[in-house]
Amino acid sequence: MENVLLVEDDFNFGTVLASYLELNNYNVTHCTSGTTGLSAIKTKNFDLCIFDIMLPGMDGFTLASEMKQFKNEVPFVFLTAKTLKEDMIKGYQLGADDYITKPFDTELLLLKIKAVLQRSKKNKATEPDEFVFRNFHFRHSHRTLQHGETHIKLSPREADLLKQLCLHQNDLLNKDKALKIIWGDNSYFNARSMDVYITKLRKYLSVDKGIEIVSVHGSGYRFVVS
Amino acid sequence: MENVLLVEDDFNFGTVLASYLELNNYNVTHCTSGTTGLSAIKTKNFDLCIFDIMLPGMDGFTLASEMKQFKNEVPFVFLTAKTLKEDMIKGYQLGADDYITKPFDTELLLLKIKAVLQRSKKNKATEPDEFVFRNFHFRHSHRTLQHGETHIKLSPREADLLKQLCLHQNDLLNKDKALKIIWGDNSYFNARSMDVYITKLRKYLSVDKGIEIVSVHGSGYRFVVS
DNA sequence: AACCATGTTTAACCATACATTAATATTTAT
DNA sequence: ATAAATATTAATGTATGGTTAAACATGGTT
Repeated sequence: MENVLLVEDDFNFGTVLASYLELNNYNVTHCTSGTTGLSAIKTKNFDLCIFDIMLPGMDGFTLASEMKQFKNEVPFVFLTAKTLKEDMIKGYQLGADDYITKPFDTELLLLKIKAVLQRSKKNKATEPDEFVFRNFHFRHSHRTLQHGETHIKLSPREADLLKQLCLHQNDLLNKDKALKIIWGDNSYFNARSMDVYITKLRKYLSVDKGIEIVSVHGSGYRFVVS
Repeated sequence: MENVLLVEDDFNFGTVLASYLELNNYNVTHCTSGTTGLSAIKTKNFDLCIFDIMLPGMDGFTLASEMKQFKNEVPFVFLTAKTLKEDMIKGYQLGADDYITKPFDTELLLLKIKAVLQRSKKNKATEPDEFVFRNFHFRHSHRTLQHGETHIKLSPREADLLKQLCLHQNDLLNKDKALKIIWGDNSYFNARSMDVYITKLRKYLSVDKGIEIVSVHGSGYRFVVS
């Protein structure tokens, strides 16, 4: 069942719409403010987000662009009473998959949702869980890093960071992006935390001279496997 | 440039729309019947199809479902005067990414097209990131400059400046323009700073006599690669 | 409740990278 | 010949990263 996030401040309308979507086999999380919506996005993986635009705390546009910082691939649509062309343009420019104006036809809404989900499924490359590089064998879900006979157990953070590095093997892992994906935001202390974990990973990987976590000053790290 | 197929039987409207899309950097193939549209699909790879519904030979719905038989992944939208809800439903059920009714706003059409293309493809970066000249291999995002076995790490400013030079290879890099792009403004001190970075780059590149950063007094630099 | 194991964050200290500015030398245009 | 523009090298201050250890949090066990 698909997870749908609905951020709509009109409580009554929101619950009605949510239960209508539930009836049609979607798993709906309903938030009534931009800020709660954003934290929901940070804690759960949604297949689609539906944003109202006028919201308390953080408006829908801001919410969408915030989300894109760390969940770039999640499709989203705006569902709003704002019918101004400028707003629609802004919405699409933010990368929205649709911009639906109230009042709307519920049946059509369902179809549009389905269309967006179908499209995103078509080109969703599921992230790998296992990575093999040189003599190492890393399983993210098991949080194990195997090297020859030695089995290392990784902590959640270690595993998440190593996964991000692996996903960008020999390419740049942007520090900001990684922080947003793993920690949720790129605050100073989280950045320092990341430094600590880089050190830990470097220690684990140091047995093999053909592997290096090279720092790219000011932008991130490069996981170099020769 | 993205390839777009437009199947629209109204010749005048179709050509106007096609040239409008061309103007906006799409490569448009215009067909005026369902059957010619289908054979176009068979011979060329399109990134997006725009189908009218009422067409001679084969209507847009049939065309879409025919296409899906062998090009399931190509996104398509309907662009039609048929505003009946039943038609919209049928369109979406066929897997359309959007259903746009005439008359429509051209600016919005462009945005919708962009949204669909973005979703279906990973948007390609416009500016190149890698440059190869003579024996050098420069990657801007990695900030690495490789020459044979020697790997040089560049600072952000060095990398930005070298990129600008590469983008204007054997041509003039306007000093003012580069300053504005890299430093944000062309103040006196930034210009001095740029001098310093030119010196640094010259040092890196000095191993190869076939490369030169020639200053063009009063206007900028020429990155000469022989 | 006190204890321990594990994981994460914060703190402290140090090293390095970076951009800018300054000081000085050289080239170019007129 | 002179002023302006450009080159080169060095000095400075700041931002960022690396490492280690201590503090804090969490959850399980006795």
